[in-house]
Amino acid sequence: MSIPNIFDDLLSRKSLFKNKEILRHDHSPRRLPHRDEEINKISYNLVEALYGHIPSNMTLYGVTGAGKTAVTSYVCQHLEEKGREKGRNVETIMVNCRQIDTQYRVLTFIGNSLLEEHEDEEIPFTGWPTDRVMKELVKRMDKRSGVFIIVLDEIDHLVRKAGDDLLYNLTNINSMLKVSRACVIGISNDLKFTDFLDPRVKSRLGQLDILFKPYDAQQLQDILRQRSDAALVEGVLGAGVIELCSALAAQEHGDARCALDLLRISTEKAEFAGDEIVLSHHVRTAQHQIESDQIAPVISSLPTQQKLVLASILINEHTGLKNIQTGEVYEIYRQACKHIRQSPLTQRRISGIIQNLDMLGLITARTISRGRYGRTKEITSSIPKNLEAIPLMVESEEDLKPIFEHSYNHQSRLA
DNA sequence: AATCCACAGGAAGCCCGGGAAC
DNA sequence: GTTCCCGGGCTTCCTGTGGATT
Repeated sequence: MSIPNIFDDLLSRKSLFKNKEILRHDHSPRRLPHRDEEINKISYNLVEALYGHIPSNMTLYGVTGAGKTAVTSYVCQHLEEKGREKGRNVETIMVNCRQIDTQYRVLTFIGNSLLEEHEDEEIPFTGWPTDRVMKELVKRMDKRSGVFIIVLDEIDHLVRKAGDDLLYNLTNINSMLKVSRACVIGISNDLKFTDFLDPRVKSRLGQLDILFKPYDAQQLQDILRQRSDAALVEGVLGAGVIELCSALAAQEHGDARCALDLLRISTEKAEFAGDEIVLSHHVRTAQHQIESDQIAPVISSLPTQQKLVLASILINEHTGLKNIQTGEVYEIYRQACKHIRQSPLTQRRISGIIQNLDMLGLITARTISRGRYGRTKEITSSIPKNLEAIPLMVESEEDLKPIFEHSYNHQSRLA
């Protein structure tokens, strides 16, 4: 008698998905509901590229999951297609400035995506002076001759971190190009990021602003329906599941990405449990999982010092303190360092780390003034309670273990 | 109205590791 | 090898500040 293969059972189960890819938020569908106006505005401007003219630079604003990236890549795809048809070389280069987040790296990325094999050498990730990378970039663009659409996604992130030199250079690139043309599209989650910009850059980049309004619950439902029709087996969605996913995502400032993830993971949950219909309790479980799945890797990949600071905040909260001040965090942090025989960093640095943890969404830090008692930050952890943050940190960094043993056994000393 | 707290957060510069060019 | 460049993490030094208290 043969032993059954462990996959037999899984394979014989009926899947609830027809095509799971369609429910991923990075999948680009053939139609984008409720974004006609934005698509029209962008394509009206970009059509210039097909005549060989320079389209205006654009900035697209809107909250995460409002469809900015999806719309842009959708329009650009169509544009490139039409370009090929008409024998005009139109190329789009999309850069995610959250991953590629310095001037040098963005320029290198663009340069290397224009690489002609066996002809050009790859620009190294470090070593060259920036202006040389810039010159090389211009050279390659001219060699390929055409109109280049440079899309800088999450540009606010880059500007906040690295300043506006890159934008200055890129929005000025047409004066260096001889035969080619280029246009810059900035995508920002932050409405006010242009405040940080040099006025010249501001006026050149902001020739055309487009605001993406968040989707409302009704629109999210349409999106989910459209996608689930193609992605899921008919009839597997229980009553009210789409409505629930949309409502939850609409609470999260109308994030379509969030709605799609929610629906996909709910279905996975149902499938895993062997249920044939997705019900609202699957959605609830999925919601919890999404929360911790997003946060857990962020915590465990934190550098040691940042873990220490986060740990200090958590220890403080564990002892019942809320709205901790920077100074208090620093004090606990110093004790923790002493305990594991590390030399502590300065308070200035910790202030920066707190800022960073806030940006990562692990804590919320609001600057408040307590009058006579100074100006400081009120810090609260925003890690969901069901997520065990401390084991996560210890797991990825054994050295930290003593701190928690120490503090959890001797709370009174720290309080 | 002046003071003053407890920091925020900018600027400059150091040191390091990575690499290129000469 | 030496000298250049980039970027990250960090320190030092600094100026700025909202509002309770004097």
